[in-house]
Amino acid sequence: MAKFYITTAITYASQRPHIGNTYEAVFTDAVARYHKLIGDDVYFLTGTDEHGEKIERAAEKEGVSPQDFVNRISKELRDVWDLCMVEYDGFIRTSEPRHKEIVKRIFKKLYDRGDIYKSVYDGWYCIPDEAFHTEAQIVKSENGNLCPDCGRPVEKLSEEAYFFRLSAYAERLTEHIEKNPDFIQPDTRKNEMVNGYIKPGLQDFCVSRTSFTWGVPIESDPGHVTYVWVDALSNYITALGYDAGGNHGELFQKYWPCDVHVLGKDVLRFHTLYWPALLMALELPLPKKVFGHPWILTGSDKMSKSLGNAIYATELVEKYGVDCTRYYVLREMPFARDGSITREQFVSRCNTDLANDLGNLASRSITMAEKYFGGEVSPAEKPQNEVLELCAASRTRYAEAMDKLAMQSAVTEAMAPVVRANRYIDETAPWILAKDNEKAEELRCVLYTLLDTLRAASVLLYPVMPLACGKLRSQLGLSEIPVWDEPSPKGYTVKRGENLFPRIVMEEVEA
RNA sequence: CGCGGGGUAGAGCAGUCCGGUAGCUCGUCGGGCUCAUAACCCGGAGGUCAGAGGUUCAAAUCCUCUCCCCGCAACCA
Repeated sequence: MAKFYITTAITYASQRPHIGNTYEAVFTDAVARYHKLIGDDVYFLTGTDEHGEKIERAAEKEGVSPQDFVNRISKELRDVWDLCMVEYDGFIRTSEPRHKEIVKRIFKKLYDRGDIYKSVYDGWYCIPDEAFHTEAQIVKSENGNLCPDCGRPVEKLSEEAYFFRLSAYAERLTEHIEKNPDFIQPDTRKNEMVNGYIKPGLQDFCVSRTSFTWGVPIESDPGHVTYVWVDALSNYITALGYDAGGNHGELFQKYWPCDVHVLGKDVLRFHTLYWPALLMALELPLPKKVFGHPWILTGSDKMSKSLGNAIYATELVEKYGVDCTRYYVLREMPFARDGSITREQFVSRCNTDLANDLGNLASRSITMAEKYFGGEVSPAEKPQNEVLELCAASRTRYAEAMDKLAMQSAVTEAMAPVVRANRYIDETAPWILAKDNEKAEELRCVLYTLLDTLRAASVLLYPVMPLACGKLRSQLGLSEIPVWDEPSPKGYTVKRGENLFPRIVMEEVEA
């Protein structure tokens, strides 16, 4: 039994999570569930990033304290995770004392070692917004330099700040990335990191701010608070009980280094350059893999609140159920390229794969088992045929895909025997066999094949759709929670229940 | 010459590394079946593989150039 530590990025607690944020959590959950299924000792961490200027200002706008504000958002997020059956083992909030205390110590340790130093941060400041912007962010126009948020003029300002000596780690980072081809996934992203950032020369990054106060204070220098990087990234170790002094908690000793960090492609840079460098400075082993997943687009547009095209998981789950929602994002999102969601695509995918293929296969197989054998299907000998061979082959390919985090391929593999089994019914025509008493054993073998295919699918699809697969397994007379090496039973005692995946009729749902 | 991804049937994609009759899903048209959630199964139609040139017996695939779309461009949560 191997240990397996997997994380999502912590979600910034400034607004309610949309389907894009939820995708990351569901994806990670499915991988974690797969590893639990194969018997690994899994720890799945997720959480909320709760500091920073944006939150400070959002709270002020609402007239509440930043703490009250993030309490609400963080709770809202956990409700969404629960709704989507995201079964995490740990949840970290960066405003928790256990986290803030260790962040202070990490900062001090890095400062004492000389990895953090004090300097001056030059930036463009928007007075009405009270916000700093970088040279690259500001909008240049005939009227001078303008704020990218509000379009008003910005002024050049300098503030004292602390920096992390990232430049000192360039060589070690390059070496690590080259020696560990799986460290950054997908590969195309790796090239981006190396060619786009390391080769041109890494610059030290700013780890403190004085322009806001909602953050972890730097004790040796009042007025300074820790800026995002050291604070947020270190969640992956503070949540396990890392202690800068070396007296680490049990979880840390057991689970670090992380096996996979799952995060959006936009923050990949921080997790493949900043985070490893911070860990090197702390003399800790690096995570084994960092996976930058693609974005979910609404049709062909970027999903955003301001465009008004954001789709929320809560709405999808309420209308179509948790299984359809999880299935859609896991089946439809490619490995490396951005995927998309529209209501039409969603309904079509769920109806075709879940209602027509899987749900209908269960329905017709179980109904026939009841009709022809009163629900008891125990052949004298376990049949061997092409369909059951495909089940075994798919299982192997599914596992290979899962190991590579190729979720779309894994789900497709899991569904392959289901598609084959529907054809098998036509080939064997059980309703004809049923008319001939001498063919009873043959019929029993056909039905056993169908039921065993459903069982095999219920195992592979369990990480994707835990609720529906549990129900399917009940109908098959099996325990709701499967194990990976589950043997095919001698026979099945089935009982038909409600349709697992009712067809979605657009008009009804919209009405 | 900033970096990267992409342009293949009405739609969405695979195939490109390791050249050899262009494939999948949805849609569409026709047929079959009746166990099933008007589901399932079989077959047909539909593509000058962005364009031009080159290498080759043979190019979606290799080389060169051109056009178009989309991300990212440094302290953005």
